[in-house]
Amino acid sequence: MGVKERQEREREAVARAILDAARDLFVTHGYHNVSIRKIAERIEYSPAAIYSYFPSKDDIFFALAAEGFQLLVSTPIEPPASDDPIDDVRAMVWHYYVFSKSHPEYFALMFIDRTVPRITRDWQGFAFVADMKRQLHERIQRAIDKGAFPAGTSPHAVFRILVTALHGAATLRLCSRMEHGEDGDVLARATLHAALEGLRAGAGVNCHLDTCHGSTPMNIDHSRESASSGAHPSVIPEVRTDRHDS
Amino acid sequence: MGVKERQEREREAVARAILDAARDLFVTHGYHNVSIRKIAERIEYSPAAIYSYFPSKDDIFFALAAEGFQLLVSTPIEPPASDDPIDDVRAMVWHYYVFSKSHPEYFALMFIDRTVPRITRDWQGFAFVADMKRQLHERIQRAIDKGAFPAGTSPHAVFRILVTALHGAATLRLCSRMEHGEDGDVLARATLHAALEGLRAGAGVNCHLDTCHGSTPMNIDHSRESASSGAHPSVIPEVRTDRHDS
DNA sequence: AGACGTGGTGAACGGTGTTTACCAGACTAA
DNA sequence: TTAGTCTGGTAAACACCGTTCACCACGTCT
Repeated sequence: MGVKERQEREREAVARAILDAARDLFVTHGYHNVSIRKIAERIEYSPAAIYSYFPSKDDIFFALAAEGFQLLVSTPIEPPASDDPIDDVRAMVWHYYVFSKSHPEYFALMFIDRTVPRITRDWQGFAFVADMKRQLHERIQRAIDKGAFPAGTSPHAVFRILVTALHGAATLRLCSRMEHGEDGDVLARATLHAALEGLRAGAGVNCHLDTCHGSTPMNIDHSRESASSGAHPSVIPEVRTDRHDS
Repeated sequence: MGVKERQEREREAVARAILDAARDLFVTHGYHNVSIRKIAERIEYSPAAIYSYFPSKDDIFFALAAEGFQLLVSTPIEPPASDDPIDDVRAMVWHYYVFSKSHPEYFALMFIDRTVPRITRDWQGFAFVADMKRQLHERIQRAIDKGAFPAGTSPHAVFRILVTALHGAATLRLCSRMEHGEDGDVLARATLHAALEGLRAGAGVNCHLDTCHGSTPMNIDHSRESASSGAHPSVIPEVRTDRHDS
C-alpha cells in the first residue's frame, strides 16, 4: 500500500543527496568549477540520473540559494553590545557581514556571482525573506523613535545604506580585494561605523531610496520590466550561465 | 634589414587584435562565456595560434586587467561640484563608481569576479596604480588640513571607508542585486554621503586600517604570506579558473 | 504470468581549454 | 641560386564540460 509513499521518500532522499553533494563541492571548489559529472560521481549515480531530479544545473543552484536564504534568516543574530538602540541596529546589519564569513559560498552564490542564473521574479522563496525585512524595518523604526537617529529619518534608507556599506566590505573580503595586510573585520566595522554616524548626523533624513517598495536584494530577473537606469543606458552586458542556446 | 622590426610589428598587431576581440566579446557576453575558439574565430585564426601569443586564457585576462587599471587611472575625474574640499574628496571616490558604470566588464574583471585568475604579487602593473593612490591620499590630507574632517582623521581610513562603501553600491548594481525599482546612482550617492558625514563627525579619527601600507585592492595572490584573518580562519574556498591540473 | 511504467544507464552531441605533430613559407647563409 | 633553418599557423587530438536520448531492467499492477 505504502508503495507510492516509499517511492516518494526514495526520490526525496536522492534529491537531498544531490543537494548535499553539490553544496559540499561548491563550498570547496566554487560554483562553476563543479560539474554535473563530479556531483554524479560523488553520489555514485550516472550524470544523466541527476536530470530526472533537477531540470538543469541552474535549478540545483536555485534550490541551494533557497537554502542559503533560509540559513541567513534562521541563524540567530548576535545580541547587541549594549542597550543603545544604535547597537541594536548595528547588530542586525552586522549579521549580514557575519553570514558572508560563516557561509562564504552561499553568500557568493546569493549576492555576488554574475555567472549564476537569474532568479525569476515569481520565486517561491520570496515570502519569508520579505518577512525578515519587515522585522528589520520595524526595529530600525523603533530606534528612530527612541531618538537614535534624527526624526524624519527613513528606516528604509537606514537599512539600505547600512547593508550597502557592509556589502562593500563583505565583497571586498570575499573576492580577495583587500589591501595587503588589511583586516576585513576592522574595515567592515569602520565602514559600518562611519555610515551609522553619518545617519545619526542626519544623512537619512528626506532620503527616498524606495521608488516602489518591492523585493529583496537578490539577483532578480527584471528583464521584462522597463530598464530605468542612469546615464549609461544598457552598457551592462547580460551575463548568463553557459547554455547551448547562445 | 628592418625584417626583425616588421615581424615584431606584425606580432604586436595580432596580439592587439586578440585583446581587442577578447575585450569586445567579454563586454557583450561576459568573461567566462567567451571561449578561446570564439576569439580565434573572430580574428580568423586557429585556436592554437592564440597560444603562441598568450600562454593561457588567464594571461589574456591579465593583459585586459592591466588595460582596465590604465583606463581607471587615465580617465579624468569629473570636477567637484563646489570648492568645498569635501566635494573634492567626493568627486575622487565617485570616480570609482562611475568607472563601474562606464566599464562594467573591466570593473567586474578587476574587482568582482572570483573565478578569474589571481594576479601574482610581483605584477608589473602595480607602479602606476600605487601612484594614483598616493595622489588621492595627498588630496584627502589637504581636505583634512582645511578642516573638512576633524583633526587626527586618518587619510587612509577616509580613502578605504569611502571606497568600500561605494564598492558596495557598485557591486550591488553590477550584480543585479538592487531592490526592485531602486536607482543605483541614488543608492550610491546616499551611501557615500552617509559615510562622508560619518567621517566628518569623527569616524576616521584614531582609525587604523593600515597594518602594512601595502598594495592596491586587486585580487592579489597572497597564498605565500601568513593568513591573518578573523574568527573563521580559512573557510573561504580557493576558487580558481578551470584548469586541467586540478 | 504478462503488460506496463519508471528510474537509471551508456553513448552520443556539441561545446570547452590546451597540447602536439607537422607543414608551408619566409628568412639567411654559402 | 640554392640549401638549410627558423617560425607562425594549422589540423587533430586529449580530456573535460552540460545535456539529450534510446534503451533496459526491475518493481508494480492487472
